[in-house]
Amino acid sequence: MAWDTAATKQKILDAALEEFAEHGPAGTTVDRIAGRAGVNKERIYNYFGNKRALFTRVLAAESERIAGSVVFDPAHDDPVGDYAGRIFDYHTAHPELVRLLLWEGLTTPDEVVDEAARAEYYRAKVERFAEAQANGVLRDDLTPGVLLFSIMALAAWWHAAPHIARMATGTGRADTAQRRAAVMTAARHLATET
Amino acid sequence: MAWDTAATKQKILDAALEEFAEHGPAGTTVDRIAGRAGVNKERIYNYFGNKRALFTRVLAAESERIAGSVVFDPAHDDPVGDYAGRIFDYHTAHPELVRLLLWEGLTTPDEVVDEAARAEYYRAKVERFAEAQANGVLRDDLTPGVLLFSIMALAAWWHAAPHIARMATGTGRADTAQRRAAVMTAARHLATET
DNA sequence: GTTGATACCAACGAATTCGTTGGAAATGAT
DNA sequence: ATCATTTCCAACGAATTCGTTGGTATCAAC
Repeated sequence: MAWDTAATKQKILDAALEEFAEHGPAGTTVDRIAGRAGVNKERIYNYFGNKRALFTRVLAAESERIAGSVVFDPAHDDPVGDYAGRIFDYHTAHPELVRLLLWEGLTTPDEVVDEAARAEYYRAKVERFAEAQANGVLRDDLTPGVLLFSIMALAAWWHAAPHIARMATGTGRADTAQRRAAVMTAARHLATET
Repeated sequence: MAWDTAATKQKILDAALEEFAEHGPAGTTVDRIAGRAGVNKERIYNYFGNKRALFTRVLAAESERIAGSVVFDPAHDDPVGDYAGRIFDYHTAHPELVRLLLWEGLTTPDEVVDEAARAEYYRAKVERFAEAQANGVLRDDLTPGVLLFSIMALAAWWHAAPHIARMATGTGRADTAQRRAAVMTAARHLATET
């Protein structure tokens, strides 16, 4: 069999994403990642250094993935509802990201992976909100940064605290469509008069 | 020195709360809890069984503490803003609870500590929201459960994802008063027409 | 086909951590 | 004062896990 180092690295990254999202940095074992990837543990240390560095790498990759994926469209009929709905969709399709972010916030909130690039990503989003406020599309009694943050809260909380969602709303089996509609409505109220 | 088992137990619980909130169930070591409490490790196993059981115990205690502490008051001028502000205050004063809840959601979302009692607590809250909706105090285009859940999201997200708050809003040092005001405004928009 | 370099793996050492155990110190009852 | 009971602790065994090492298989160049 021929070597395929790119594929080996990718298998490790895929396995690490699953394991880290599921068990967090402390709960994940390098042995399990290696086992899931079907690769020897030594490869992980050779390619990525150590466990924490691998976690960092995985989180950076996932952060980049969402960056270009969900974009605010001020020309939409219901710009904020649509935007919040699509954030919700992203998290529904890729539940790993929220979990990685929460692990990061719980373990190393003051030492954030690739903070400069991620802050810049948020800054760009905030800029678009500020424009929409200036154009009268959105309410302006919340600063654009707070508005963005609050919409992310509404869209992500369902995945961040699924057990609380279950207890508070009573829905045993999560009704995704219903939740998506609720997120849209809530976000719209937040940012517009309607 | 006389025995004081109640004090010993309490010292363990206090230390465990700090350690679990800080490092989570997997990241916490029983040795560190014992060290922080100034107590021998064996006492922990004797009094509380094992590490997971102690985590459960701590979380149950904190869940009970908030239950009677923050109550919705429909007679208030700005009932929802006031309520959200007070939830925010509670989390600001006791940041451990949000962290414990997140760790629970990340590690054992389907096996929740004392779920029946906690679900009942949420049900009572939802009931009050439903009444306020029936009386025209609150919008009724969101179900009362969703409304409660969304307000909790707005109030808790700042503490759940502090690093994202920092990146999105740019405030290096958290301005608590400003954030509290933002939570109030956002919650008010969510639930009322003003 | 020989050689040097690289990808890979089985097995290992060292450290950490859970949970236990055997016994010492303190207490209350007789 | 004695004795059974309870609280407490130092030390330990067993298991887990991180990260490494020595050696083997594969490749590319000549």
